[in-house]
Amino acid sequence: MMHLIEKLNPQQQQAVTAGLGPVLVMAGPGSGKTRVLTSRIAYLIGEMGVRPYNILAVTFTNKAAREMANRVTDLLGGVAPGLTLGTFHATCARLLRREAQHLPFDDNFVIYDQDDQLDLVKRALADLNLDEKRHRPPVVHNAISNAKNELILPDAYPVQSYLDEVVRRVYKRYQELLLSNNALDFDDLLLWTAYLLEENASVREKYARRFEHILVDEFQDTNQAQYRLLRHLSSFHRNLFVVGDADQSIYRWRGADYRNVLRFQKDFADAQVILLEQNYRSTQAILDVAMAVIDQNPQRIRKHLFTERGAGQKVVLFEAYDDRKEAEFVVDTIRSLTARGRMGLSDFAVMYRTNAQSRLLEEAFLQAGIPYKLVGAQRFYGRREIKDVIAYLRLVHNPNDEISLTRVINAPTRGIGEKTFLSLRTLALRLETSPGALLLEMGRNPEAPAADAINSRARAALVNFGDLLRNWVAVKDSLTPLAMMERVLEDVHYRSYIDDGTDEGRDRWENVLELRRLAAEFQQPGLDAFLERVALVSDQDTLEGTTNAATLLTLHAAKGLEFPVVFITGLNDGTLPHSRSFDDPEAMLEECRLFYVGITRAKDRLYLIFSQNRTAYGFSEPVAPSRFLDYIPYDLLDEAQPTRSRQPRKGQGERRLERWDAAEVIPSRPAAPVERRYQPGMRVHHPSWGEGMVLNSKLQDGDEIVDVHFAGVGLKRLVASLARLEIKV
DNA sequence: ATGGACAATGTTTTT
DNA sequence: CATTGTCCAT
Repeated sequence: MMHLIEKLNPQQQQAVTAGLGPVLVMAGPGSGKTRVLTSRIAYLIGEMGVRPYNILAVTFTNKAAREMANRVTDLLGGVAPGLTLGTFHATCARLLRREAQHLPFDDNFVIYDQDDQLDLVKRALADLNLDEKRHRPPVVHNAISNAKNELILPDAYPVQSYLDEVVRRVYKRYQELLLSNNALDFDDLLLWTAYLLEENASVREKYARRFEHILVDEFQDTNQAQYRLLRHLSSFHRNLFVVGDADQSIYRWRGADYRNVLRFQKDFADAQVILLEQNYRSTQAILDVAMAVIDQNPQRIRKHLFTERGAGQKVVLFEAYDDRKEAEFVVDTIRSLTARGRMGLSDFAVMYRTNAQSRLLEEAFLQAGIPYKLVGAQRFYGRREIKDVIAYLRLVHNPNDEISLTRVINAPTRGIGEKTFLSLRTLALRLETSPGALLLEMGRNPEAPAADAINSRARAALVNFGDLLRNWVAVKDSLTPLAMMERVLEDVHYRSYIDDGTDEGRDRWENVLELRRLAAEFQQPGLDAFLERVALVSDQDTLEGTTNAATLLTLHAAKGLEFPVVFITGLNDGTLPHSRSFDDPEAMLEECRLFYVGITRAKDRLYLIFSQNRTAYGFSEPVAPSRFLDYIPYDLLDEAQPTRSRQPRKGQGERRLERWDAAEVIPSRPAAPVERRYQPGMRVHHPSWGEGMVLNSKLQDGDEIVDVHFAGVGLKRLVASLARLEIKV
């Protein structure tokens, strides 16, 4: 144990052996933060005599939780019984099931994923007679989710415009629907936990006393709900140990608020603050580029990253003719680097901003015959057949779950179409029960009261399915998840439904078998554990270790990983930074941090790739290099030549490095204004925000920055050359 | 009730 | 361009 601590650098040691009280560890990339966290847990247990039962450690992903658990086990030379180590969401789900008697739902609640949540928003809109066209479900859902992340309940939802008013009503209805389905969405897991700890002093005290030590990974990614519940949980002992890096905060859009770091310092003014700056991952050449990029981010706590790994190879910059040539360059480079036999395919990662960009890369890899694995994207749990099977099991587990019922009631088709289902729902509403419960009742007793409100043919179909469901529910507690799943699949002839003999059908059945293998891991009867696992596992978590293949993944998915060789593709304005961030300065900073995260994944070699043209809407168009490339001093970069065929270049493209002042070379970027076009008081029109009034404007960096107030939207800061603003007369 | 043809619509990141 | 939804014919 002690020799393990001696291997740590002084800052790491200080963090691991920090005494009681709040601790904030600001950990640069590759600075060994997981090591610090796990060593601290081992230290608390092994040296300080803390019982594992009294320790809580939370992460954001299952993968991180798993890795931490393994490393703690290694450090201690055995498992730590009773240690609570898991994701925020899983930990909250467990707590809520245990304390469900204090809450307005049952302990067998189901957890709705993104798709289910969207379905539910649609239903709420329909219930309120609101038009989906006018109020886009994803937009409304996003507003609801943001409110939940900030712990705002429907009645407290601030209304400043008609749209807010709509959201407030939908939000309210949405929550009612969740409760009547005995379901929670992802946000609810955090919201209800925070609410419970806030409102119920005895529950709060119970857990606050229990958790003598709380450790948090990726603290910069916490949202308000998470921060609040951490505060409640640590209210008794105040031993809150958080590790994070504001420079790697890339989930603002999901409610993450890196200002929690500032809040922490304010709320725990006595906190010890420890900076981890030594990097054990990358060469200095890579770190220098990383720092050049991130230093453009204002108002940050400056960290000086250094390594003892030596200078290493210069970072390579490559300008491709178009996105197809980008992919070609990646494939060629991998081929030549592996040809010497010193590197394996699993050493390579190719990163991009948007999932759509993976397509061309995949094609290039396929054509070159290089194996690759794609992280995320074609979500396993998002596949129709997987969702179907899970919906069946969820329905058995909780017949009130209407979203799942809707999904499977006619898949495979069994003569229950939209109209029949509607009559079932109507009747259920009249009888003040749920459609699922009514269905069960009809299965039990075909002559059920009032059932004759439905015509005989439809009724027969419903009775049939109800009977099936009734039989499943009767055995659900005595069968293992695997047995239950097999029973359902067989009863509904699911295989013949999806496996139509085509290749695609075979694939679908293969996926079901894959799910079956997962179910086989659960030995105990009962569906809770299995369903919770499939609800809270993300596709990122399915990324396996050391197969002999290159990895293709988004920059977001890359966080927390490392690779000897990294390619970052699509370094063009509009892609990275993404065009949807242009008019929001905060979002632009986040794009920059995303780039930084990508850079710092590389251990030995880094390739930065941009192109002159990019395919959008099916047409190839000229694009500007990413403005983030301007942040990097030339002498930190090497310019690569095409590895195989020379590509057509247009005139001056060759010497771009000396003058890639985008505004000159790329015609698509409007010329910089020399004087102000917008004056305070002017009325303007924006394609998405409508009418607004100019409050202020100024010239900056050769562009005009305009502050506009839009009715119902609020104040927006826009870059004149990018925002499609029209001046109204 | 189901499947096909056509049209519109819209492109970020995901626990 | 490619996916998603809508309408229509069976």
